[in-house]
Amino acid sequence: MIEEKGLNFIAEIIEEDLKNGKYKQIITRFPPEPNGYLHIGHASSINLNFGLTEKYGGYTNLRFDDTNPVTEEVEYVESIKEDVKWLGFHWKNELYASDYFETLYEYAVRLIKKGLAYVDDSSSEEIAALKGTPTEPGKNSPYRERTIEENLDLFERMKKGEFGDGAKTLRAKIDMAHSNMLMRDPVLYRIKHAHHHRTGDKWCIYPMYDFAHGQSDSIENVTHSICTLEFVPHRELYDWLIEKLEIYPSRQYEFARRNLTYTITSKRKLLQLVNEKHVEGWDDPRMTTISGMRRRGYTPESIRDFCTRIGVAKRENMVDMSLLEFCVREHLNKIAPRRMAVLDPVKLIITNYPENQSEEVQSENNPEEENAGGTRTVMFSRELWIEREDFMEVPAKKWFRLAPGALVRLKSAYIIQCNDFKKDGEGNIIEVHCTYLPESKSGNDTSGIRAKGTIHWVSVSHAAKAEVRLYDRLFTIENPGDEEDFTRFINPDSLQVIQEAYIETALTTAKAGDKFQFIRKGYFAVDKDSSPDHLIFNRTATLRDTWEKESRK
RNA sequence: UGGCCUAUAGUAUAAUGGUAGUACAACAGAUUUUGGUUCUGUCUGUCUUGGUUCGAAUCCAGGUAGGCCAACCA
Repeated sequence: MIEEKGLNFIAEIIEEDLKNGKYKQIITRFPPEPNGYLHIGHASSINLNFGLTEKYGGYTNLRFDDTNPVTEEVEYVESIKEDVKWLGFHWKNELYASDYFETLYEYAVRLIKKGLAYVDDSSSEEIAALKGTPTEPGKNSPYRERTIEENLDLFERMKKGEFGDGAKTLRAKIDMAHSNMLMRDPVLYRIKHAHHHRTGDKWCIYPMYDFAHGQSDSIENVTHSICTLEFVPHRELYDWLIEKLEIYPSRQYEFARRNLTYTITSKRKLLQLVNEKHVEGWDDPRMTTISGMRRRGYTPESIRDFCTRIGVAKRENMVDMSLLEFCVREHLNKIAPRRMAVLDPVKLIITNYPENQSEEVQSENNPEEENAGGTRTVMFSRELWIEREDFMEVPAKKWFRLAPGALVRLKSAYIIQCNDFKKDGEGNIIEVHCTYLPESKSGNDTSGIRAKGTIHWVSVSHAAKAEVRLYDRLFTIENPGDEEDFTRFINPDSLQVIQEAYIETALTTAKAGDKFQFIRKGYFAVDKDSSPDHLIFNRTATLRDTWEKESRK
């Protein structure tokens, strides 16, 4: 596991706050907007927010930032809850910004009464035009100097639904020449006659992010409100609103969102992949959504380990996908039972093994566990399926699998020697003929012979069939998120379906979510659509393959 | 070109004024009934120029590079 020392900068701030008595306990929140599924980037934020309160004492709320009814749906709320739970975290309270609409409205009235907010009749175009640019100051709205009474009256009528969408907004009265664009009289409330997933049609005015998020933090007494770097400029407004409203002073801290190579972590772009059917859905195993990774066979432990390893900082970053793969392999190596499956079969005939005979061999379930996790029985017979790539008519350098004359160990069974092979009219190998050494049986080997290579196999007469889906990275370039038309870089080979692979008997009772290592082929998980009649395995990750590297030389 | 944020091996992250470390990746070797796992070793780094200091990755100033900000999105 990872070393304890070397706190990230947020943990340092918290330790300092705790040490000097600023807080007795810390409260954080994970604040997703329910407008999409959670992805690996969110996992990082979840791991941070929940991890901090687990470590330092306190709690974390799950708060849905549901202030824009147009894009938010109950389906997303449900998926988010499921994903957070699956990752293994427990929130103290399930909350919604929409729970605070009444309070938020009162806060707005409070601001108006202080002369710090006004109703603006300008259109969004007019507001944008008067906003100025980063290098030029903005200009005051012609409605900026309305009286408090008039503002109060207008705001109440906005709430009552007297005006159409976009006709008016409530704006904070700060400074149109401020160097921070967000302080140039930001919009606090807008009119949207839209149905909200929780409040229904009760409201037709909705608070903007800046007038909901910090206030919700404050209402919940959140001590450390952790968000990503793009919200740094918002912090000034966050603090301004808390100060003027005279409410509990939550503090915002920002860290850099994590970027991963060969994938995208933008809800908008993920949604596009779903809508344009480049993938099967939000939980397509090629998606780096939490639900996609779950379906792919990732474990929550491996995702949490990954998040902890990549850490927290404020600089731009691009994390190597190989680290994620390392984390999942490391965990699966410890927990996944070993099984044999042949994905691209070629028939192997043991010419000196009696026809119609079969026997049981014992194979270890997991050499990484104490006592090898026990053994299982595998049926052995005269005809076996082996992997096409495990035979070479003309062996390469350093090749130590099957080739004419070569000796090889059949995993958990006998040593065999290749004597012959058959080809079809097109030159494809269709049969490999071998003889076996009867005294070389695993666990009982008196042959004194050592075979350099070991290959996996499945008995033809005992094999079951299964569909196997081989997944590869979804994109062909490291940073598809940088590309305007990122769909052009979708990997055409990101999914390869094997309709009929041969699997050993022990695999036939596998249920959705079960994880295995197919010896020498990789880690596989049973798909949610799998059934006893039609088993489906998803490849989670390949094994490290040093031969593949060697062969490329 | 105004404001803000950031800069340590290929990648990510430590070192909090005192020996630049860890992980992944890469490479080499040992072990292995998975070319897996495990073990050993190797390679590669403080953006730049000054300043403060006995001593600077760390503090200060200038420069350079990258990022963010002009939705009635979050």
